[in-house]
Amino acid sequence: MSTPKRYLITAALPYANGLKHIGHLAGAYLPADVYNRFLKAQLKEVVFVCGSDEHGTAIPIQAKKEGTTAQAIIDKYHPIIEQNFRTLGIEFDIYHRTSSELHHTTAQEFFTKLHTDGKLITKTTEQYFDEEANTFLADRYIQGTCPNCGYEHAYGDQCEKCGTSLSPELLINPVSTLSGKTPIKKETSHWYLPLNEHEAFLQDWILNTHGADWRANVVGQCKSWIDGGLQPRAVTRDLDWGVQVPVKDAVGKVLYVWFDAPIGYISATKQWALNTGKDWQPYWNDADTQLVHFIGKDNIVFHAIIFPVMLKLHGNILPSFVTSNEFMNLEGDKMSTSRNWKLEMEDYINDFVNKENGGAAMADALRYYLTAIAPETKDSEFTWKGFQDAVNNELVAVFGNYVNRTFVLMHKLCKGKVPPLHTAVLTDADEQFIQAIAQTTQKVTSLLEQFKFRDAQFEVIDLARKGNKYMQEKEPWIVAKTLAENPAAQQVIDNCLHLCLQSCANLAILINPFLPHTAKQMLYMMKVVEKMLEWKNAGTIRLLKVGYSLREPQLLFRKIDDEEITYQIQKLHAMSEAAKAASTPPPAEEQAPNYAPVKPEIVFDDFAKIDLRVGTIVAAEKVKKADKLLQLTVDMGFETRTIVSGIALHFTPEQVVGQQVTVVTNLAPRTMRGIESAGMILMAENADGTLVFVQPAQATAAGSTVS
RNA sequence: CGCGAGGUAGAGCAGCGGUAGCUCGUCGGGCUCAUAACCCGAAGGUCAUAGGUUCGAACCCUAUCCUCGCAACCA
Repeated sequence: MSTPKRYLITAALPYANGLKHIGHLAGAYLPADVYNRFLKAQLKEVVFVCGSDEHGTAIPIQAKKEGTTAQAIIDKYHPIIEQNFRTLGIEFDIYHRTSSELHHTTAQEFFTKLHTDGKLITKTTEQYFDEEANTFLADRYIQGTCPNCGYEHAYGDQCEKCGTSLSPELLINPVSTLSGKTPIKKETSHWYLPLNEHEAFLQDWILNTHGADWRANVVGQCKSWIDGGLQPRAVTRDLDWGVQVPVKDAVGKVLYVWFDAPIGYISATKQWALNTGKDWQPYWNDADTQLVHFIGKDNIVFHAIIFPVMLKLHGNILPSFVTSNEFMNLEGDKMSTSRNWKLEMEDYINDFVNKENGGAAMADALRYYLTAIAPETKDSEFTWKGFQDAVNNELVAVFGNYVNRTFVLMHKLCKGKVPPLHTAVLTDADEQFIQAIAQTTQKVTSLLEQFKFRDAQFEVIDLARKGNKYMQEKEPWIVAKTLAENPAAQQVIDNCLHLCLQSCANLAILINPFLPHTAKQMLYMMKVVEKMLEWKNAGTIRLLKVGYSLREPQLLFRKIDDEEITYQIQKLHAMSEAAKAASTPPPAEEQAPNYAPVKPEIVFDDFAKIDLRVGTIVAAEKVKKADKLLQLTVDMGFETRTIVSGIALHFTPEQVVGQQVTVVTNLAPRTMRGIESAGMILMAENADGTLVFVQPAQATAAGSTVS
């Protein structure tokens, strides 16, 4: 492909009904930001747009539940989300919002053009209507009995019990979840986008044109959809929240959120143009523009199938790349808003960036880890231990330390100035290191052009690794000891530090798209201006002037302590617990306490068979791939044994260590999740399901019998 | 059910027809300029399972199992 004249980068519009978590960040916004910075460093003409998606049924429903207005909800989240992005260094050229006047008119114009060109079809159907709430009901807001399994609280789109896909008409005794009343059927007509008419185009465009240069997950997903046959898709709905359908009789109808949201990229571009005095038109109409979408895998169909059809019908350019990541899990489980199993950007910012020992360096630390584990080809997993390891052993130990020792040595052995390069005494090691700098630049450039962010970032760190190795082999601190009898050795020292310093300057350029704050701090240390970060400067060793005096080094990153990650893991579990408690309302007060029936009578000998003893938990860890299990190491006095206990939802490992417990010592061993459990811990269970240890009232020797 | 993506050393991943590789962790040694950092070396894998194609398969084909997505919230 020839070099495009300009680039337009989009990152999926975040839905403004709540805070966004690091999965969102890693999936779309961070890679988009890296790509944007990479292109900007090459002085390309590029615009990076994003904004809040503020329509759809979920927001007004949420407003109703919270006793507020839809407007209040989006006004609350829009600025926070934008600020979170900014704090983490996501540098949008514009962060727009779909509730803006400009967006409404843009989306309406878009619809009108398709409508008047006869590209849309209309259909009349009967839909459920809630008379009390005076609204048509989305599938999700209708409950009824599942025709398949008889479950009484199946939703209009799916039965959660048996998993069957449903449509509202199939439900027996449908009930509106808004009013609790039985909805009536009411006729309504809507506009549809006849995707089926564009199958041939999509087939050719995706499979033939982009079959090779798009990621497998995107192509595969699209192929699946196309092969399955495309259906006309409704582009309007009956709702009072959203972009009004610009047709005379279309009262109470708005554009369906999936139709209006991607148009948000266009309106954002227009707003950017207004703000900067530029022209937005070429970005959407000129074939010399490269349009790149960054999204998560749930969004593939909208960006690779539906939106391209819309753009084609409207006469716009098509995306050159639709780059989708898979999902990022967190500590062994999917991230979930409803279960509160997530790390929000806001939380990370409060706990790390806004702390005294944090700052933008901690924003870069998160960026580093998220890129290092980016789910580019398959789902990946964020763990706090992994975060700590990556920061401490790679960022701090390899990159930060290399820069630091280079500067310290330069101050000690070269009087704080960039030493000259004595070409007459260059060694093979010197030459190889010079080459490595050039090669790394090429590799990083090529990988970024292919959207391989993880590999690209690795190459940058790897150059620091090579630098460490180079320095170790040259050992200028040893050479310095021979200066008294051999003053010419200073040339060897000069060459080493000259190259190390030049490599640091290169590192600043190459790390800049990934860790922009770090790059700036390095500029400060080198006393050079931001212009040095231009990508074309990378790969050479002529970045720092000989004789130029540089500042004292500052540490680029700090280490993450064990306590910090322990705290985060505990917090994660606590938040999740709180969400669980909130979603399962405690049994109603008026209900009689529900005591378990008393079991049949036994004789003393039956009881005597059970060997109960006091043990002390000396170690505990969560069993992988099991929500409820903790693997406990229990000191029984006469021996230490492993017991797997289903208490992980109630206690963190840290909470149980040191606890004395009552153990059924002679229970037959049982293997759970591959771990043999030798015994059982006695727990008392409250009516609300919370668990309490059955333990001696005073500390008792481990191994004491209980009878 | 179906379709898509994935299942490779303790962890995270690369390789996608020709002697199993990288980072981290572990173990051993070296160095000391550096944020108890750095360098060197070692151990560790029947490449999900079972068949097949091939001179040769982690890689291609077939079947099966598991995870995630399409399909609440949701990148």
